[in-house]
Amino acid sequence: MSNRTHGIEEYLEALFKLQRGDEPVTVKRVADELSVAPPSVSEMLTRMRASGLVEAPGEAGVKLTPEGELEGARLVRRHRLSERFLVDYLGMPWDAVHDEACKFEHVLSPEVEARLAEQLGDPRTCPHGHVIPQEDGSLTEEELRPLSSFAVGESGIIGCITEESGDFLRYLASLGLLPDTLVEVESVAPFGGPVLVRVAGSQYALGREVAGKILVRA
Amino acid sequence: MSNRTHGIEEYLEALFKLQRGDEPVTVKRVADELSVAPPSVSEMLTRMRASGLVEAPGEAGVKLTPEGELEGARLVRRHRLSERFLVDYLGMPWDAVHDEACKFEHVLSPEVEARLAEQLGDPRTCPHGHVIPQEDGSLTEEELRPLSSFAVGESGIIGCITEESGDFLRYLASLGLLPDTLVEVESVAPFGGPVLVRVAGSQYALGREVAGKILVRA
DNA sequence: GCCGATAGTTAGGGTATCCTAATCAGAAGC
DNA sequence: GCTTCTGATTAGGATACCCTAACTATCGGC
Repeated sequence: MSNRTHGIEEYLEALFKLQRGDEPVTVKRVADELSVAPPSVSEMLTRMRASGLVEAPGEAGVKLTPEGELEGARLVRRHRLSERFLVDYLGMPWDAVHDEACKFEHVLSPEVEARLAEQLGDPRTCPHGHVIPQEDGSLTEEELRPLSSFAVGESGIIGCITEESGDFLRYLASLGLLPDTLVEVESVAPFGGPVLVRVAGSQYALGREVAGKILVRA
Repeated sequence: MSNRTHGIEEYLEALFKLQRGDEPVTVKRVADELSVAPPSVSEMLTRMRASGLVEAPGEAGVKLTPEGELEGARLVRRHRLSERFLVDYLGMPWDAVHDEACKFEHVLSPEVEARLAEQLGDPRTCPHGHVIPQEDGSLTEEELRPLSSFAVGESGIIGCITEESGDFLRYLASLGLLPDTLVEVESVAPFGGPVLVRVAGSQYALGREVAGKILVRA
């Protein structure tokens, strides 16, 4: 076996991440996630089913087998460890590391992965706040609520940012909206209008879209 | 452009390394180096000529263009930097890092490469003693002679090991035959027989083959 | 000056991945 | 209930590799 081609790894990771969400995993969503055409996904899923990485088509959309699940988790682990490495050891800016890590995750052997984790002090999260799966694939997610769901007067510590675009991350960083930062909602405009937040003494107006991508510890 | 596929990078690196040697670079030698069939090389060279990485076929065998040369040097640089990283930062054994680095070299962006070099203190050589090319592709090789060419009584400091096989490197390490180690030839058996060397107080008999892969500062 | 070895190329396939265009099937609107 | 929209798949094709088999060309030996 060992049919882990580069392409298959991309799919494993995408499927793993999509399965963590609530909505069912459809061919279309996978295609969007990976920026490929739907037929490419259909085709690849057939191959992955043949390799025992994806369950035979059933009710609830696309689903990884336990083996696929583990592989996906390990890929996500390697991705996030790589991000930590890029930020902590190489001093790269947090908005640049996602794309680099996308390449790193495919070249880390288990040996290197283990040593890297150790050398970094077994970090719990990536620089964007996402929890890093364990070596056995287990992943204990935090209870988080989008900032956009907060009522006036509520506050919390930022847990993670669910968007990897560099522009977006630079914007957040410029406002000091980083993981582990206390943020308080001061007012919420009606009709999907902006949310006024206070962070580190300053006040900023965030679009509802933006606030939705900031997950806060409840 | 930017047609640097994974495959092309392998060829660039192989061509760069072969060109450093004395013998002309032939299709056959490239094929052997990369463990592919000759027609695959012919085909790839055609592609690389079209991309301006390899000179049009002339007299002296296969030859990289200046652009190809630079790319090749950078790949070698990234490979050797990766090896240093794996040994110095992750503490991997020197006999295991070549294969890992073969994967790393393809995923280091110029940004990451620069930071890595800086963080490692701009190392001059890889763990096997090979000089690391500069960012501009320049590479000043040392004057080295194979240990097999030494006469009785001659001695020198080991410069580099020209073989990456893990078994071989473990064997050398077990004898203490590492780069920057003083080695002295105590006797040379005739008819291609073994070479008796003294290193760190101990005496060992090395086959002529083995001695030929240990390059020593003259 | 021919003969076989060696190197290189051409021809013909194969696989993994991508695409677009067309078809099919189920859900949603009126 | 029929139309329409959306999502999934099939069909057909492209690209970047890889391979083996067969042909060509060149070069050393005698």
